[in-house]
Amino acid sequence: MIENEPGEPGTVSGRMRDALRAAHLYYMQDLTMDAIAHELHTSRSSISRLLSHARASGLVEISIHSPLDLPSRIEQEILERHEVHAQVVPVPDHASDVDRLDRVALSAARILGQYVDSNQTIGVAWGSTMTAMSRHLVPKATHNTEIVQLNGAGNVRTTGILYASELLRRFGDAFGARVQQFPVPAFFDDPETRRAFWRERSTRRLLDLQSRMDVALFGLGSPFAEVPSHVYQGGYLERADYEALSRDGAVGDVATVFYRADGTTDGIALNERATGPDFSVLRRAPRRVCVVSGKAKLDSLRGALAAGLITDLIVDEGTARALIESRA
Amino acid sequence: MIENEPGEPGTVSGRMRDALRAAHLYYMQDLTMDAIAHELHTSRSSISRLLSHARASGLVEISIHSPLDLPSRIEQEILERHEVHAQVVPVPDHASDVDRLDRVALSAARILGQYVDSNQTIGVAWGSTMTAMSRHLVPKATHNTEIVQLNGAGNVRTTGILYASELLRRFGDAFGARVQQFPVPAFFDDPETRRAFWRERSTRRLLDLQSRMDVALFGLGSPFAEVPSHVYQGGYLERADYEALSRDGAVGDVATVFYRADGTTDGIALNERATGPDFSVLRRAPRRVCVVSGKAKLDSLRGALAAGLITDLIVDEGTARALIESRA
DNA sequence: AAGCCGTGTGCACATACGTGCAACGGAGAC
DNA sequence: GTCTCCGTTGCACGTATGTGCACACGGCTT
Repeated sequence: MIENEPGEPGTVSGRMRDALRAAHLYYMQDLTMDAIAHELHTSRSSISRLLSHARASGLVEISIHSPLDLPSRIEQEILERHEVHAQVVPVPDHASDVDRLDRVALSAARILGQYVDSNQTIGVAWGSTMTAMSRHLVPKATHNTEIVQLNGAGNVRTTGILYASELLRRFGDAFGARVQQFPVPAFFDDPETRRAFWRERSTRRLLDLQSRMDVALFGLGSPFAEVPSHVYQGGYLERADYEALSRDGAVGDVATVFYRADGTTDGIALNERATGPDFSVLRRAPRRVCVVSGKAKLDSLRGALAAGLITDLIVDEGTARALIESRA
Repeated sequence: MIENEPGEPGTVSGRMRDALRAAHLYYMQDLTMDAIAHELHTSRSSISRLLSHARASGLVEISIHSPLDLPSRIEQEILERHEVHAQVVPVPDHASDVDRLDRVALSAARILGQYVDSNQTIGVAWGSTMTAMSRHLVPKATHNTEIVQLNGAGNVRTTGILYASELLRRFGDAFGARVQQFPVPAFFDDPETRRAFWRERSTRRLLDLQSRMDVALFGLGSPFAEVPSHVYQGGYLERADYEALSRDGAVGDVATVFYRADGTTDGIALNERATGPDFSVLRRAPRRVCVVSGKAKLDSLRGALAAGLITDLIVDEGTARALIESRA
């Protein structure tokens, strides 16, 4: 019943045209789906699906404007204390850590569109937070945008490429962007291998891209928290590595690069084998968006703030509150 | 259950804070109202109402992004032919004129926010279209914005001030703007009275404001259409006036100022007694938004386009289609 | 031609949502 | 104090919306 002639210029996928019209009628004119179904000569359920599609594909955008005078006391305080623009995601205190992560990731995915634009290079780290986000991204049309992987994803058991490529592909799809993968393990076994690899021209091209990022997007690792992050579960690190990290005083990592509570990284041995960008490189990105959830990552978050890695923070309410209460 | 301390700085009306949180949970995290009710310790119905409030008060903004490549063939065509940015409101062909007006006005009210900003002077005409719009405006916080009435509203029977002030007040409330009324009849009886009045300092202040408008907002009058517009019903004009208009070849008016099909106004006697701004003044506004619905206003619309009065047009689909088909 | 996806549809049912109504409670008026 | 008035609440009900399912259609293989 719909004429779809993808080849013809000017004409467009009838489905999208219908979605557009349905969205207008529903969101601008407040018609019921029944009424819209009647106007478009189809069933109500099709309209329901059409509207879902319109929302999921970014055709309909729902944004929330905090009446500028009350950007939540917490966000205000974080801005003043850390010079970081926070977006606090409301989550009930009794929520489980899994819930927390999901809800923060969902919100973050919907907020992300604000940071992404045409002609940008976007660095994306790899981990459970990014994976959760990738499932909820709202598409936004951009031109000439590039997604670049910040750190390797392979481990002893798998190359991680499938996983990582799936994740990157979702980001790329959402923004119509090219994707630059980084097919290396999360950590090299031998620092020398890494150095050698870094000299390869194909690697240098990617590192060069990283150094020119406009936006960096990452979660935080927290090696010694009760619920260790994704990176520590699947055979990425050995017991000896943990002990070394502990000795070196590491409290967290961003894209496999570890830091201490005061934000320093010098002398942390494992970093010699890490694949993520050095912080001095990371900090070149004018916008550095960090997504965190769960109090277990609090120390990690404090360290990342101390290291000046973050310009924009998306965090769950409980953690945000704990952050500012800790040394008020 | 809500602590509301309007005086204390930093703290804000608990209701709005709750609305904000509910909106986040509903629109960003896709929780059900039930779940939100539980989190906020209230009933589901209160959440329903809270969310309605959040939408109606502009806290939640829903916008529709046409994937820039298909701005509807009709809008494209209008842009090319008349150099006017059109927003076509979809309305089924069988809808009554009243329906049409309502639906266009509703859409227009929601679109209007795009044109309004801080530190602007906004001229608003008076008529059935503007009245319908005024009932659906979505608030948007602005500073130092001014609403100025473009034409008088009084007639033989009433001063029209109540009506007009109600309308202007709604616009003012929606944008937190000051309101400048224009307490004169729609048409003077004697051109001389008008000229005298125009010399008054209080009047000149208002005219001066009009001449510095950033945005003008108006509907179109269509004196000889089957369904005459508001202005022609309530004793604003006499039979003799209509005959004169007919002789002078008028096809429509903007804010009580009449024009011919070719856009000219010279020699239309009634304009000597009109209270709306001369077109040369009107055209000084960089943005001139016209809201039209119904094919009855087609001639009127063509004239206004010919006169170059419009930069942005919000129009129902049928009328838009008729416009471009007429001389394709 | 027959068979076999994959996509998209309408139906029917379960949920989720909006709203009239009666009851409650706090802020003046007296 | 006590009364009234106005705004807000939760309940109950009817309506609107989301989704599993079975089925129909077109394209592609065998």
